[in-house]
Amino acid sequence: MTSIEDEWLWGWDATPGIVSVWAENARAIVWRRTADTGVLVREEERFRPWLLLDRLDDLLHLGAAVGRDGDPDAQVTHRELDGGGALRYLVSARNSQLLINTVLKGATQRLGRHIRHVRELDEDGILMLQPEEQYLVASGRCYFRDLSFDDLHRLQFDLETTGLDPAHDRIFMVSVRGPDGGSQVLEAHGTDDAAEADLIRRLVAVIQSADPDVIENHNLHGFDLPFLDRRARKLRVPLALGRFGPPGLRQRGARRGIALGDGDSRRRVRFMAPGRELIDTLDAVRRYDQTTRELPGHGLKAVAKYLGIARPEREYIRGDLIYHVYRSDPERVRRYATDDVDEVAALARMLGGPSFALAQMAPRRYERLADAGAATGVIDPLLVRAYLRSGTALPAHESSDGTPHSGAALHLFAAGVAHRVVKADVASLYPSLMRAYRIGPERDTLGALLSLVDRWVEQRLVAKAKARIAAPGSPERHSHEAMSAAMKLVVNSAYGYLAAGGDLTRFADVHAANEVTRRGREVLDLMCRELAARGVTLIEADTDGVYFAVPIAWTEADERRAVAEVAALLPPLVQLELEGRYAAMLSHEPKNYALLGYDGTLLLRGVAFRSSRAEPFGEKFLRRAIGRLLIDDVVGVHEVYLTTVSALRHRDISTHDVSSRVRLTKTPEQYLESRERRRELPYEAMFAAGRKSWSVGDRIRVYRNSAGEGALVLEADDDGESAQMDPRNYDIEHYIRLLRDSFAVRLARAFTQEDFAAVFADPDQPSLFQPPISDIHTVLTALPHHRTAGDVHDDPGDPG
DNA sequence: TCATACCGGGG
DNA sequence: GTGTACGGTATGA
Repeated sequence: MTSIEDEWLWGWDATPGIVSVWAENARAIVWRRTADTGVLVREEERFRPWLLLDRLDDLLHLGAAVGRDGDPDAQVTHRELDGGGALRYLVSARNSQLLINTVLKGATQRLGRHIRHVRELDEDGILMLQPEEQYLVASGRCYFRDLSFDDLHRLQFDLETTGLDPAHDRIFMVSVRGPDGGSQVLEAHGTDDAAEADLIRRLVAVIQSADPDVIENHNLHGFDLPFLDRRARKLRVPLALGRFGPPGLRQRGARRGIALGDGDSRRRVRFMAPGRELIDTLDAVRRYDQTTRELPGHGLKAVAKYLGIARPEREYIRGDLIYHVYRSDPERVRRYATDDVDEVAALARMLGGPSFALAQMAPRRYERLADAGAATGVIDPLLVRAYLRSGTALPAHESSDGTPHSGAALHLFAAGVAHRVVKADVASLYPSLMRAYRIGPERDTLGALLSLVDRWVEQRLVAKAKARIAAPGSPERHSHEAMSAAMKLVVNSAYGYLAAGGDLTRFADVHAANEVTRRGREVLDLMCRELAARGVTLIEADTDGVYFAVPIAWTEADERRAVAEVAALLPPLVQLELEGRYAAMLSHEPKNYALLGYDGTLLLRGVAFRSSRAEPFGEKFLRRAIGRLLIDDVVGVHEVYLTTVSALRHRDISTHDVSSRVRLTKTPEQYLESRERRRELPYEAMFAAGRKSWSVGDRIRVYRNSAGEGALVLEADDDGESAQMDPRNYDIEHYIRLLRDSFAVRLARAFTQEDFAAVFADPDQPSLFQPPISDIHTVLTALPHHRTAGDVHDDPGDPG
């Protein structure tokens, strides 16, 4: 009762419980866990290594040892696939050594130069997957069938080190959380090589004894594994973290891996431990934030806090102080390290679902799917499996014919303050257009991508429905939500797959991608026209959504009716929804606006309104002023301005609030070299504070003091004992100028030029000709030729 | 000033 | 034997 499309989606082999696969030559080692008993079994499977070629020429030198599939005398066999794709020959052999050597030898003869490696061959003429993927594609198996996330045996470990550089710094502590949820802290008994080596040995023993399927940490691949690998090599400790083979971590090339060795080689790698899956929660966080874009940062502490999984009494220690604190208060560092692994475990469960679910579909290892980009990392392997299952030849990669890729529409119709604002948008516009108009890659003769997108959309609805029925917090709920999120991920990546530049994806098709965006612009324009025809004032339209203001007499029902009417005019499958209602909006520039909700919440969007380096007093001013502005309290705006100026004058604002957070990007040596030519505030501030050494990347807070010199703000936990330094000796006039020229100008669109000048006039030089502030009202200005991303320039002229 | 190069994270 | 996120900031012409 399974169709071929089902097989494209899930594979076809029902073997349950696979938690890891390792393949070499013609042998795949498969670790499986039984859901109800938790028992782990290890199985050895034989499989026939295979690859795809565009020609058989390179096999002919074998003579009688090569033949069609089924030829009893042949060591290397081949089968011709259907269709016109370039990769028409499915070639296989008893073991991969024979297979590869045959091809390399043939290519060497054909090309007249020595070919040592498959990667030296024209990539359009061959497709050879990693051994595990060959096995999974050929067998139709996938990870985790009939398993839920909580069935996995997961272990988290976190290194505490004396610094970030494994060439000099040491591991002095490791916190470990086992599959049973219990945690322990391992410590070095001493500060020498022997003590650190002993610590690493104990860590390895703990991991071997816990025997987890999955090892997790935050930035595991970017910090802990490379650090551990380096220290273990240096100290000659065998790092036997896997379930198979000799000790030592294996490497795989990975774009987002680390650059190994001190050479400038481009090669970046990630580590592997055969039999276990090494999962970095940082990848899950990035994947999550890619769609939500709501996280304040991607660090463990920030994310855990934001997602509500940090204990209230959780221990925090600034990174560069950890070893320092350890020497005086080791117990505090033990708590800190334990909190880290607990948070990682919770975070992995909370955000790791999509990767877990992807591994139930795609023929790749779980750890690969966890760090893969969705287009090349997930969709491509699914398409390869679909074509092979159908016995159809795959097309070669095709580089673009030079057609430029055209993007989405972005219109700014009006700037200033609008009231009664509605946001209407289309969920998943691009995949909906692909489905509605059957826009797929031209070379996809099977129509596999569109078929998959259709099925993903269906399966997502199924998963969502099942998740709703399941008990909150239950493994079932987690599984269904994970599946739904995974489906959303692949659906939303289908367009990116088409549009992938270069020849990244096998079926990339700029023409199809451009057709999607063209339809998208058409839909957006239609939405705008039809909404405007119903009497609304358009403000901003971007890709798949529109902000508009409705007439004063409209009720919420009128708003919904207008959106519904327009929705009915859109193409099938394109669903327009009322996404949000707001009391008011300050439209500043494309993608830069403020929204005031009917519940009073103020939302600021875009660089103009939120930037990590902005001085806190300026941000606070902006929030307060915009809050008044959006209820048309211009007098209030004026007062906020005057209050802020006065607070600066009286030094009522703290030093911290006028300071700016910056990253040091030069070493002390580099700065000293350029210092004579150009003095830079942050470094001068470091020197002035008597700090002569720092590391590139360190973040500090600096401000300008009344002598016009850079000065440092010491933050509370720089030093356990002393309170925050707050001398309030900042350069008042400088910060008043900054207030007006950098912050107040962001309200300029809300006023006429004269009114803006009046509201933000220098309080010390009142003009006789100013209109009374109470007569001033905000404005919304229609932009005649609405401005798009390409032709946005500056704010209106300097008020003053 | 504008374009491009780089970063995010970890102790 | 991998992959083109994306939006901000730092830098160099």
